[in-house]
Amino acid sequence: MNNIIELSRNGIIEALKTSVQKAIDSKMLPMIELPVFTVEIPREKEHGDFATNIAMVLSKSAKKPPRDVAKTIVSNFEIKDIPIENIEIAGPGFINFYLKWDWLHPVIEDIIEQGNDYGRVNIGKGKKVQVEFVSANPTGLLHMGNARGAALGDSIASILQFAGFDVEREYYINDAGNQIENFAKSLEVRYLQHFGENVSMPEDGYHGEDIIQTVNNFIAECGDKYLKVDSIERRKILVEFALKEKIANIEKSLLDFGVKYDNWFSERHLHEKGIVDATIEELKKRGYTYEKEGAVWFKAREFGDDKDEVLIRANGSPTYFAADIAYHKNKFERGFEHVIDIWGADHHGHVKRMKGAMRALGYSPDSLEVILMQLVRLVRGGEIVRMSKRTGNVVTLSEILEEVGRDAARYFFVMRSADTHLEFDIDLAKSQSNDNPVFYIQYAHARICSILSQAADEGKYKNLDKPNLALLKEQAEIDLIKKLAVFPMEVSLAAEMRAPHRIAKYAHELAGLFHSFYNAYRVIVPDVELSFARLALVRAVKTVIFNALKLVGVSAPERM
RNA sequence: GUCCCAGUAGCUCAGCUGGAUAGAGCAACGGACUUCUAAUCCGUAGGUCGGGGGUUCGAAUCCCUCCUGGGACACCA
Repeated sequence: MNNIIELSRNGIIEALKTSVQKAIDSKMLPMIELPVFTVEIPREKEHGDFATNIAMVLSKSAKKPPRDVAKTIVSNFEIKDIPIENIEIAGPGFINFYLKWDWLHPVIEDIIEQGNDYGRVNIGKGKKVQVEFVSANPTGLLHMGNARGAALGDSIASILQFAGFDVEREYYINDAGNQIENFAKSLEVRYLQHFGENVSMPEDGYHGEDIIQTVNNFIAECGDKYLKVDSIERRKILVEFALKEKIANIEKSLLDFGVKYDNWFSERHLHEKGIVDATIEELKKRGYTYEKEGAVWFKAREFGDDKDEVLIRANGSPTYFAADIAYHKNKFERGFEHVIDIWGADHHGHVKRMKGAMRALGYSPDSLEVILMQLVRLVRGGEIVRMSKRTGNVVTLSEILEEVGRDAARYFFVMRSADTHLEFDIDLAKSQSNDNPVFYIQYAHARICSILSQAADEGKYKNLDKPNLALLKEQAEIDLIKKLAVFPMEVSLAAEMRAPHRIAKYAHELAGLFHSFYNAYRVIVPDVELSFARLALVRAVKTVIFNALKLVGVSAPERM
């Protein structure tokens, strides 16, 4: 990475180590191991461009007060290739470094040069990672929880890609097992009801309106010709038709949401190819199963769970858990070095035994990472929108897209960290005002585009070669440049922490700094040199806003 | 009962792999458009970081305990 901040930071770290060594050599410090210390950009800019806690962490073993240690280190400190202007000892023993005021200015040219690649880092080193998300049952519509999962998963995948991982997005289709049987029964009931037969929906059937529509579509195609055939045959045909339609609908909703998968993986495939059976055999062979009451159990307790889990029911059919183990084993067999699952928090009980099963099969449980996300609360008119699956009263992804638009929806679903409940305020997401963070950010981008096109119209910058960035000396400009420079670090952090909300927040802050600058100074001014420098600055801001928004799946319009 | 998540400004939330005076947006209050987009900006006010103990140079952050809210504990998925 040739990022200015990283280079400078590493330079200071090395120089600090050398300084401590020199102090030890000249007996100013006792022989000691250098503990872990940090060199960070302080939150307060009054604390310099970099600050280190090295004196404080050395204090104990050096048997000297932190500020004395700091003095010793500073007196031995030497650095040549980084423009440090001042070093001071502050607070309880921090050493603060102040760099030349325009040390970050070159980042503007880096950004313009790298364009949409600016911010790309390589902490992933090409590691093969799979992100699996949404994977909702293909028996219904996508709801708010699925929507949050989609936004989070897609954004995490994008960020990991940008951070140098080799990422694949996957959707697991639960097209087998109990709930499909159940689905088939419900479809059959609706089918028969349509032709006037007096059958009623089972208590645990699918009561949603959407499957009536699906059955109507089926009837439009096939009419009543399955009225008289054997029930098993009828259900089979119905469920084939319905699954195809449902999955196509889900795929379309997700595409409308800006989410595109690399792979759709069928659970049925696992059963048909004997992968589930083979996996259970393998667990048996390894001694992690036993039989009890006619069922085959997995010894989850050996892996820290509080109870064991059934793999094959007494009736001979494998459980969802068994299929899921086979599925995850298959992921590793496909060559993924790291696997990320995004699940609703209501599945958290599943995590421990899934990891246990992976360990039982000889995989590292750390290679399977489960991100749990908390629930979504919809708020409209200051009231929580009550939803219930039983009555079919749910707000779907398509409906929310229709109502608030894709950009607002994408942004709102990732603006909070996954492990906090998300309050989704529909009125706010819809409002085209300054309260709405999405518009705030997009507006900054549009404003810049407007300035750039105006400058282009004037045409007097054509024969200028390189901007003189030293002309950018206002505090608002320096703050803006610093924010731009920090973007690659922000990407690294967001990737490591699987935290898209950090990028969302970053974009908002960057837009804020731009708006402040915009209101305080004009970009296009009579001084052509200064205009040219400011145009370079705002062009860089535009690029970074675009790149950041891209990572969270939000567009950056040129005009609004 | 066991486990997971949360509790930070009036509201919604950052900060949590320990750092300096705890932040942002909204709401409230007071200002700024003869200007490249006012969908903007500037300023003011707002806090026992759920309570209590501990660890240490230093705790919103780590440990213990208690309280509150949400969720999970099926031969469902």
